[in-house]
Amino acid sequence: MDEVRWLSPGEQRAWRAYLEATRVLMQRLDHQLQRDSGVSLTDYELLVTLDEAPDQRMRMSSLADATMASRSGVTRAINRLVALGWVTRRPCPDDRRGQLAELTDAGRRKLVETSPGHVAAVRDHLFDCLSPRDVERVGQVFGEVRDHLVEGSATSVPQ
Amino acid sequence: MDEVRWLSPGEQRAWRAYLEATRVLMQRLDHQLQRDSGVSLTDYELLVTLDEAPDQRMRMSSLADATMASRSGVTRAINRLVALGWVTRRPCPDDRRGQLAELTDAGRRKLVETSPGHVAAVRDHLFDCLSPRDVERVGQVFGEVRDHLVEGSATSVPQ
DNA sequence: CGAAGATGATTGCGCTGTCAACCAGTTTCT
DNA sequence: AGAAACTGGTTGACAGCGCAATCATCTTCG
Repeated sequence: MDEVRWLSPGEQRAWRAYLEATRVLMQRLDHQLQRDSGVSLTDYELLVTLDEAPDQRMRMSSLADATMASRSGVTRAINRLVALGWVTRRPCPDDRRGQLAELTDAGRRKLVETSPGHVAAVRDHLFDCLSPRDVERVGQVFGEVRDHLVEGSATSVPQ
Repeated sequence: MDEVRWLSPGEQRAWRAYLEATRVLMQRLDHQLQRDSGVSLTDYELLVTLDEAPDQRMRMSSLADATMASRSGVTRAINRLVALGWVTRRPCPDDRRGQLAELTDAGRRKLVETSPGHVAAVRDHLFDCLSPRDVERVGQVFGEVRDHLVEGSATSVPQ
């Protein structure tokens, strides 16, 4: 029954700014991708994640973890990408339940063709407002926030 | 035909951390609200926005602007809130096309009852990772980002 | 004034994402 | 070995959201 620690005016401002900026930013990035390359932001993130994986392939669940999405969401998104020809599925050799999603050549090409515009947009909308020190600090802070969050929900009951 | 200025490793880290932290954070806040009060994050934001408006009422379109949502989204969300009894609609006196959404007493009560948990969650998940200087800077930076974004899309053609 | 164009709001539609239920395969434990 | 518990992944049902089209009202301007 402790007192509520309301947000200070400064915290309020920061919180609002963060919320609003983030919402518009995501919208904008998604639109840029859709318009210029016919790819959604989530599609793009999946492609990038696959591209960075060894052999450009990954288990569905790892993909879900990496993109902070639900498994079913990943299933459907990968289905779309398969239909578009950017990704193929293959069975997982060591676990017959598993599925590997693998980037195709077409997928790689698509990524190569899509990235410059996306990166430019990210710079334009976000990093141009950040000093190098800010970048450092943002990485630091949100890294902590992320870790704090995912760890807090780890399904590990200590002991 | 300029060279692509790819993200530096530091920028990459920052960008990923921001993306991932944000995604999980929003999810977490939404769940907390749903679980403890049966309200979604967007619902909550609408209620807060209304609560802060003069007479606790606002035009639909202003509400859309304030929450960075689409008009149709606001229409539907307000419909939900009306059905729940937290909000009422009334015609706008000076423009017969307009609609005012107004917070009801029940809505105010709901907000009072919901806020402490939400604020605690925001603190817990976000502000506890930020020093006062960080808060200041985050407010600053994302404020800029937001302004830069919305201004960039302003439907004002100069001259 | 009255037609043409803008603006506020809603609705139809489609897309995307989550949750819960489910099946298939794997691990654990006796 | 074989039942029980668990894990990986997919599917069905459903909610939320945005776009484009639409209707009603307001504004502008000939």
